[in-house]
Amino acid sequence: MEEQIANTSEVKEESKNFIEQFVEEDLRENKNGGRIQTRFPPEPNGYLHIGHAKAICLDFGIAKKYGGICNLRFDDTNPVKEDVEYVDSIQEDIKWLGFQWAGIYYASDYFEQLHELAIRFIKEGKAYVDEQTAEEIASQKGTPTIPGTESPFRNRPIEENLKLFEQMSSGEIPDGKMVLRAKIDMSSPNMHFRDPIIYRIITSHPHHRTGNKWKVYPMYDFAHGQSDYFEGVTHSLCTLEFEVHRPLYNWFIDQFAGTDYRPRQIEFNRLNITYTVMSKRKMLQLVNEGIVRGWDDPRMPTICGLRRRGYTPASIHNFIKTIGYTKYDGLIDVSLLEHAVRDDLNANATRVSAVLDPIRLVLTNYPENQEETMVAINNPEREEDGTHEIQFSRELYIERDDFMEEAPKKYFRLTPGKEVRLKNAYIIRCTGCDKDTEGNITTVYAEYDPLTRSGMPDSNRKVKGTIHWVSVRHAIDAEVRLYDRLFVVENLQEEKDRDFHEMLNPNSLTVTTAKVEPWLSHAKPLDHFQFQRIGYFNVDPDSKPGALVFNRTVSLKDSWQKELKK
RNA sequence: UGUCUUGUGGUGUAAUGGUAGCACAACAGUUUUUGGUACUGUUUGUCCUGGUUCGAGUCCGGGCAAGACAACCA
Repeated sequence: MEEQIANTSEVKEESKNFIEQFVEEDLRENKNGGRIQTRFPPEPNGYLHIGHAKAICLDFGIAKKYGGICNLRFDDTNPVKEDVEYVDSIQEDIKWLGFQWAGIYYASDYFEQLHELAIRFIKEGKAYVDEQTAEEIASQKGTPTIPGTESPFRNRPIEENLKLFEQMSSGEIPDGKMVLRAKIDMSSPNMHFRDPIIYRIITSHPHHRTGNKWKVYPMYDFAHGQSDYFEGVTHSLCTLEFEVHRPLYNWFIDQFAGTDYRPRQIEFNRLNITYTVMSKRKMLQLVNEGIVRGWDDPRMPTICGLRRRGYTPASIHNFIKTIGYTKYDGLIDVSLLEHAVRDDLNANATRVSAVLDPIRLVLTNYPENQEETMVAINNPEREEDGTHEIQFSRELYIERDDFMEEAPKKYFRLTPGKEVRLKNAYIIRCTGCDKDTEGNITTVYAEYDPLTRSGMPDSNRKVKGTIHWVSVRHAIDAEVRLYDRLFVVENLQEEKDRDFHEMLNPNSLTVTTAKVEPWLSHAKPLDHFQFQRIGYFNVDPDSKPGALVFNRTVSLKDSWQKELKK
C-alpha cells in the first residue's frame, strides 16, 4: 500500500495539439450540448494515402478521446470522377488502420435536401441561374486583387430562376449551358464569395450510387458544410487549403440553420514527405502510365502500398503521433516514417537468414556428408517468441560483401587469416578463395573450430564479426524486391516547373533472387521478417508455394555503409 | 500590389508571461553471437526590429519571408 504513493505526480501529461485544445474549450463552454461528432469525408476518386491516414487518425482519434462518434462520409458530388472501386478500397484501408466508423453516409444521401435548399435560396433571392459560359464567368470573377463584375443574369426575377433551375434539374438543359450561383458579393476580397457556383448540370456520367436520377449536382461548398449540419457534425476537421472556404462554410449554414447547434470547421496542416508525391492526380498518373505496378505498388505512399511494402498499422499510428498537427505547412523527413516501421518491426519481426548476393563458402575441415541442426532465436527482443531450427553443412552461402581478399583494418568480416563467427553456429578462420579469370571471387575457403558451436564454452571467445549464412544443400530460392525512393528530388512541391518524370528514380525497384532458409517455405503473404543484418522484409501477395516473393520494407541501419562513405 | 494563414536546431514538434524540452537525423563512445537493438554523451534553435513587463519564444506595433485563394474539382 505504501509503495503506491510515489510516481503518480511524475507522470508527464501529454501535450495537446491546438485542435484538442479547441475541442476542450468548446466542451467547457458546453457548445452543442457537450456533444462531439466528427467525420472523415473522402471523395471516392482515388486510393487513400498516408496523408489521409493523418486525417483519419485525427477524425477518429478526437471522437474517441472525447467520447463522441466519427462517421465515414463519402463526398460524392462529382460523378465524373468517382467510382465504387474507390468506395470499397477506402473502407478496407480505414479498417486496416484499426478504426470503425459509427455510421456510413454519402453526400448523395442529402441530394434531395440540398436540392430543396437550393430552391429555398432562389426563393429568398439568394441564388440565380447564370447562362454564361465557364469562360465568361471566370473572366468576371476578377482576381484576388481586382474585384469581379456582376453577371448580366444576376438580377433576373425569382420566378424565372425557379423555372430555369427546374429545367436544369429535369434534364432539359444540356451540360454546361447553365449553372446556379449563390448571390453574395462580386467584390468580396474572398474569392469564394464572388457568387460561387452551387449547382452544375451533369448528364453525361451516371452517379455511382444514384445512377441517372439527378441531372444537377451540388458543388463542394454547397454540399460539405450542409452535410455536416444535416448529420450533426460538431467539429469538421480538414486541411489548410480549406481555410479560405471557412467563411463561406459558415455563411451558407447561417442562411438556413437554426440557432440550436453549429458545426465548426478547423484546419490543420496536410502531410508532405520528402522524396514523395502526395497528390492524387500525380499518383493516378503514376498508375495509369505504368510507372508503378498499381495503386498498391510498394513504392506508393498509399495505405495499400504501405501495407504491401510491410508497414504495420502500429508503425503508421506512431509516425502520425510523432509528426503532430499544427498550422505550419512543413515537409516531413521520410526518415521519420522509416524509423517508425523499424521501431515496430524490431520489436515484432521474426529473425531469419537470407543471403541476397550469395557466394559459396566451403568449410574444408567439415565432413562431406555431415549435417547439423542449429537453434535460431526468433526474436532477441522478445524471448517468448521462441526458436526455430536451421540446418548446417559443409557448404554455405554467405553475402559477397562479407568477404574481402584484402580488407581495411576496420573490416570485421571474413578475410584470409582472420576469424569470424557464423551466426548460431561455429567460429571459422578464413584460409583463402578461388577467383575466375576476371578476378571475381567464386568460392571462399575456411576451417571451422569444432569446439565453438553455439552453446559450447569455447563459443564465448571474443570474435569481432558475426556473419549470417544458409546451407547450400538446404537453401531455397526466393524472389526479393528491393525498393528505393520513387523520386530523387527532396521537395517535389518546390519543383513546380519541372515535369515529375525527370525527377523519378530509375532504380526505385531492383529484383533479385536470394537464398533463404527452408523454414521460410511456409511464410504467408504479409508476414513480416527481419533478414538478419540486412533489413525488414514481408511476403508479397504475389508469393506462391514454391515461389516465394519478398518485399524489402526498409533496410536495417548500417553503420558499416556509413564508415565506407567516409 | 487584396484576403486569410504560418514562421522555435538539419527535419518535425513541445513550452499557454517564469530554467527553450522531446523525437528523428548527424557525430563520438559503451554493450552486443545482427556493424541491428539498447544505453551514454556531443553539435545545432525562438525570422528581424521596436515596445509593454521584474521577466517575452509567448503579449502589442512595424518590417521580412513562406503558403493558400481567381475549377461548372474536392
